[in-house]
Amino acid sequence: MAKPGHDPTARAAEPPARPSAKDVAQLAGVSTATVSRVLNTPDQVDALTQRRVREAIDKLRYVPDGAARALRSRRSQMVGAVVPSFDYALYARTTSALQTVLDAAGYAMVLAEHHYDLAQEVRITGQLVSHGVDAFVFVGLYHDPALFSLLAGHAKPYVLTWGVDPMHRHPSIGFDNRAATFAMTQHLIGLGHRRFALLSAPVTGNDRATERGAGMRAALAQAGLHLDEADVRHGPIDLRAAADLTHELLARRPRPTALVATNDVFAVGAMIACREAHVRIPEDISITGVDNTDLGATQTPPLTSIRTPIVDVGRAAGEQVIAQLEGRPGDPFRTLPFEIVLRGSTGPPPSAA
Amino acid sequence: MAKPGHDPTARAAEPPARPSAKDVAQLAGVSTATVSRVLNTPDQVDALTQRRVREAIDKLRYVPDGAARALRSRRSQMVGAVVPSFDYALYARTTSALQTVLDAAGYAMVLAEHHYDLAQEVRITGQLVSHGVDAFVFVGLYHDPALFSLLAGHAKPYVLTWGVDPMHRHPSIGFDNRAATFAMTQHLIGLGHRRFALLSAPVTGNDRATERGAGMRAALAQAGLHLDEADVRHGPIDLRAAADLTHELLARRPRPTALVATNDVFAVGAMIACREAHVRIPEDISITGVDNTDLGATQTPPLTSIRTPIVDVGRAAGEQVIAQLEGRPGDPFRTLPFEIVLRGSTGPPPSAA
DNA sequence: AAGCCTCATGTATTCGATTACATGAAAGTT
DNA sequence: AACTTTCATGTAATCGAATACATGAGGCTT
Repeated sequence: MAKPGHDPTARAAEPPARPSAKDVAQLAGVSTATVSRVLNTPDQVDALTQRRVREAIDKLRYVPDGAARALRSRRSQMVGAVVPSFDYALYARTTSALQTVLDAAGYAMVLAEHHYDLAQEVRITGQLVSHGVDAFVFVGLYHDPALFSLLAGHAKPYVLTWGVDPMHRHPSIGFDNRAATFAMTQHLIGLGHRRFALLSAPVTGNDRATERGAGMRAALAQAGLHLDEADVRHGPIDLRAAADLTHELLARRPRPTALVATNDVFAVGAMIACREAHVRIPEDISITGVDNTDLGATQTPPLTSIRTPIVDVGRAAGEQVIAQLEGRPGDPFRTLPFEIVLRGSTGPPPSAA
Repeated sequence: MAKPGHDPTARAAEPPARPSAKDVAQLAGVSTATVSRVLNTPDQVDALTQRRVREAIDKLRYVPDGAARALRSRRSQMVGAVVPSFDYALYARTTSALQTVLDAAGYAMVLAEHHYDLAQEVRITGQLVSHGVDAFVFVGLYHDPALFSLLAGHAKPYVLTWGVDPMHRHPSIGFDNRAATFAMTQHLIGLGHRRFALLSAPVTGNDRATERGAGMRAALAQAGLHLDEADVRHGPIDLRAAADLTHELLARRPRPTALVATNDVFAVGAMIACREAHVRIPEDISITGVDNTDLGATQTPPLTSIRTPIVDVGRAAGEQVIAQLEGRPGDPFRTLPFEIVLRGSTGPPPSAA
């Protein structure tokens, strides 16, 4: 009868040993099934029994074993957030909002970065799947097809964020990246600018950058203007890299009078280059960003940018993914509003040479 | 013989159904035990058998079930990172480095914020424990005693970061927060400053803020100077809040000529206030930060700050926690170096009135 | 050549909670 | 009063992989 590890004479020496549902059941004088029901479907249990069980739970400081629960019930109460990078503070803020929503609903958030590598994204997602993650939140609309087949193969719900799938094939919550730079470029055209430059992240696999570039080009086209590819630079999201690329753009003749950056980091990198080259902002050149970060807002002059609804995106994504997990409908396609924030980095172009 | 769900006639209609070790075993003509051994202790398996099994794994695209593995082996291969907040970009960078190390070693990172609330920290950690997380990384040295008893009760390894426990009671990897502001303050004293002000995060439960404040006071005391409590302000890590508090400090008479902020966000908030109040930096007042963020480095004038080894801290913490999990020794107490970065926001005080 | 060890592998139990099914008591129906 | 629901609870199978133990083949010792 004395199984190894359950030898009663050794009991005193045993470490506190995490209590199991069996211990709780014993103390409360019920079966483990009832303990489980108290935790998961309380209305199926008599109020009095319920109290006895809860007291036993408190007394033993019982916490159900997540692995056992996950194994049997086929759900782990974990949601994976897969983002390109934390280095860009904005993803961190979306993620933060997401985590708050998930936590409140009893889900844990598992986080991973893929460093803008869509193959890596698939690999990491696979890892999370094998860890039992129930559902996913991704950034952006562009992904490796293998990602979607992986998700479908394991029947994992997911939401894409920071953009809305125009075809409505994938649940997605975000804003219109193209419209944002479109509006910004229109504003610059309205100020009188005709010579534009574009500073952007690499567009391959990055729909945000792609759409933001496209929005600018569309606004220019509408005004009968053309963007020369020689006035476009792509680079990593990094201040120094952006500054170096900007020096190349500043060397163009005639010099662009408006520089549209696809996010605030590029825009501030451009401002650094202008300071280095003694090009005045906004007298000589106007600079605009996207995402309205503190980084941009505190520059001298402060950066004109676009307030993107990143916190709301995170919150809505969390709600959506929970709705899917719990079988509620929810609204899988939401386009949230953005807003241009005009500040000192933009103005009319230098009066014609 | 035909168990429900295994009815052979229904097989064709079944969804792809995630393959289990049993399927792999069958295909490779071995037992599930051998499949498990191929994955976990390959040297116990004949090379030829191993190849057969690996081929079956690839063919079926078998991925072991994390929950089952966790249940049986008592380890989930998940590490929890519990940070105060993502809004302060620096924690995100440490976390990013941590995640990279963990990922490379096959661990997943589960992330949670506690918003500077140590009771919340305990609660969240408990949630992660119940999700089966194997080990933890925390930020800071100050924690609720309940946190440590929780960790001890479940025998979970952990590392504290962003500071080193002077008593060596808890594994910790970081740098000397007190020495950082000590050195910075000495520098300001050397420039001739005598009237100081301090802008800090609330110190309760925050050892980084506490130590950074203490370092400044120690340097002043050594120089025979005293910091009046009326020249100290505490507030949330937020640019606007810091600016508002700075206005109060700027109204003091005689006005402080040096403002030490316990991090770059406070320092930049102070710069904003100075701009609003037309107080010149550094002619009228010198301002210093800590953590050397892009935010500070790109201000006009650029912020003097301290480059803290946050990325190395994340990496080292990851290595340490993995070492503990895998029973290797590692070095549980590491103090990494910081470095003062002098920039334009500091200078001699205005010549005596 | 008998005996022993090592290596590769299979058999069967186990981890802890969930849940389909069974049971019995109480309440409602006609 | 016999019959059917409903409700509260217990019994026992189950999820998928890890692993203690058992087994048998081949090699080595003397």
